[in-house]
Amino acid sequence: MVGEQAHTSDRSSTPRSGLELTERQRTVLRAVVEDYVLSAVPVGSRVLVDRYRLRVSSATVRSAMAELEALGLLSHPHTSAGRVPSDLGYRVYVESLMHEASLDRADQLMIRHQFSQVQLTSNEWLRLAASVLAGSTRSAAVVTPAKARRARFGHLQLVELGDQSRLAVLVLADGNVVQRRLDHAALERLMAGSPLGQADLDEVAATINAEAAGMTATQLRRRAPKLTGLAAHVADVVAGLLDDADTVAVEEVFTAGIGNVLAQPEFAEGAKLSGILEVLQRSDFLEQLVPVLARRGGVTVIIGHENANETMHEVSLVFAPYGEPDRALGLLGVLGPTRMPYPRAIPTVRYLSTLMNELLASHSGEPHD
Amino acid sequence: MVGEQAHTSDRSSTPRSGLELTERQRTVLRAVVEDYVLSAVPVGSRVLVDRYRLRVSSATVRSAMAELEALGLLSHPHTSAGRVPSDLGYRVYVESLMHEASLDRADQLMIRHQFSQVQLTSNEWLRLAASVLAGSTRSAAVVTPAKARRARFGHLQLVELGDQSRLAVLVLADGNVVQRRLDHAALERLMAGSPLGQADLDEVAATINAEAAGMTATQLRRRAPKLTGLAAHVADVVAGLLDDADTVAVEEVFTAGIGNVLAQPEFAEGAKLSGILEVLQRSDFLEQLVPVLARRGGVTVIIGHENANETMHEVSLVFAPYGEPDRALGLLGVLGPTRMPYPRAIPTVRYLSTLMNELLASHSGEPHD
DNA sequence: GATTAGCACTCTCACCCTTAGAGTGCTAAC
DNA sequence: GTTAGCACTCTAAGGGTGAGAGTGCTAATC
Repeated sequence: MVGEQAHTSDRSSTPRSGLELTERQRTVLRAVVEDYVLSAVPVGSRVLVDRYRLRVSSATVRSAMAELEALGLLSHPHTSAGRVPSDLGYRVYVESLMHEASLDRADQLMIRHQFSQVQLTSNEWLRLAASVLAGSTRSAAVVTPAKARRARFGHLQLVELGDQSRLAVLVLADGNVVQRRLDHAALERLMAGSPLGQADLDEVAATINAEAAGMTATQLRRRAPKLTGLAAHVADVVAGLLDDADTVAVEEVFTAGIGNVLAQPEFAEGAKLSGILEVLQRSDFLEQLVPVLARRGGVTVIIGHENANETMHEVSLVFAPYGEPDRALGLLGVLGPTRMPYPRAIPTVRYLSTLMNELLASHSGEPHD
Repeated sequence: MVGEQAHTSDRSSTPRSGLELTERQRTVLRAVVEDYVLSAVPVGSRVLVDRYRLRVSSATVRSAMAELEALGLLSHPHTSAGRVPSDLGYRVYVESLMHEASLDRADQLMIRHQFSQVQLTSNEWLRLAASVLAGSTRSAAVVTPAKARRARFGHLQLVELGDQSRLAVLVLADGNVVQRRLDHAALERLMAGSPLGQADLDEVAATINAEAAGMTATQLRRRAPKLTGLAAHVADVVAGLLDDADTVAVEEVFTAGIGNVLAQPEFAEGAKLSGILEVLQRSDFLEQLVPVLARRGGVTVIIGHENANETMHEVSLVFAPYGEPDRALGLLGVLGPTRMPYPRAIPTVRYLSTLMNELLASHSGEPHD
């Protein structure tokens, strides 16, 4: 029973080679993890024997615990407290001890039902996904939109809004929509006084649509100078839009269930979480995660100190990518204390990522409904 | 010096009529509030005399404090602690004691600079506004997008994406963009087998654009049956989009700086905030606030128990609407402990609401840049 | 040889007590 | 009306204690 690749961590901290546990050690470690996840209280040998009907005495369990501690899988808050799993202990648990079932049929249906309930736009999918994840795992959920690693031109529309205001609406090849207002002064200059109507705008849009299909920002920039004045200007604006689309904007990260995590005893002192929220919201943290997850595929679990970012050393992430590497790629998962219900979180994240895949596929054209 | 209307609360809790404070009481109340806001520690008579150079003895201050307590403006955590302002005390402070300046010229410029920095889309404005508010007031900020109370048709575009997938992209009259995928099966049926190309889509879009300009969902629904099969179907979809746009979706609330609030001693036990976050994110709390704020105009301060929602009894809100009542209306403001730096928060919120007004105006056509 | 009972040991937690200090309210004097 | 003085109250912090949980070790047992 080798650890599933899909669960190995960010860092190369697969359990040290040759880490072979006896059956008893495995049983004890599993019991410690599961009890601690439920109770949040360090678990002692006596409790373990009683609660899990181990057919041995507490002394035996104690010696097994001592061995596990020597291996670095358990730790000791202080002499007379029970044992607590270490990050490595959780890691071993996740990779080879956990009974991982796929998500309950009933849960699956419930989730699917919520998604089919309403005619949702893609952003609402994301929000719903975050909310479902958070609710189902009682952790904080994070969902980023599925975006192409390199945004590609799909279809451009220029719209006259007010007298002086024109909007460029760009549908990307991956189906996302971005928009930007055109600079009035620049247009004036290019038109050299003659009025600019919707018909003119349509013509420019048609020109660019014909030229730019499927292009990236760079490609479009190279092409732009070959167009006439007005079209060239607009092409440049559009290239800027493609650029923007290439950076995962913070605004587009959907979170839910932060309250769930706040309610955990680990974060009773609210200040602890505040730094974590900062990292999650402000930095390029998630963006850096995308390629890692994409390469790995499937569900990735990052436990406590395995996380490269020090602020995240007290939390675990269970994340998966969704979408297709070469088209549109997004990210979803949950964040909670290392004392996380992995056997629940992992299948849920996995199921949601496949579900989002389906939605994405049906959204972008495969005959699938 | 009568309380500014703009600051009166949600409930009709203007300070009880005939509440006339002596000059000394006013001085003491002001000092207590300002000291407590800074220190978060109940403030005693001695400290007050020293720190604020009152030219009287602590005994005098004590008697003034006792009077203020009898009036319900101060309270007493316990016998030998100092005084703490009550919600009503803050209310009086905000309405008639506070030295409210408009925002520093320097701060104004700094904020304005951030907005002019980049070519932003409207959603990025919102995110930026939230982030600026949060940073400037060290509280949590909330910004909702400016939306018409009744969404109106602006311009429709139908785009062919994949073989089987068509997207309806609707620019609303207020400049927002919404989108929805067209149901493939329904189109098939309507076309009765003949293929449907981009040209056909453009034609349908043109028809609807000609018919539907400026319409609400209801008006469009009334018109739809008069159109031909395909156009009627699309018009119906578009009406649905307008409906959707009428409900402030949760996804569209931008928050920032939750960490700031978590760091406040009031919320040292993180669990307290979790309920508040729930309310803010999940319910129609903000939506109910919109008409209230719109009617009032300007900055509205809601302090602790003045809030109708019980969960919010330990926090204060400083909010303002932005946009125009009949066109697009949004909401922005900050949330913090009742011990909030009102003299900072109020001008900041006010300034940001006027700034967003400007941006909105320039966005939708007035020659303003 | 693995398992277990027994036991001494350690450490935390809850409790109580005590004390210092902050702050009050009252009263009498100014 | 203001102030000094003082008795009083209450909290917060420190220290001591005992109960209890849990350990690790050792010697006996299966």
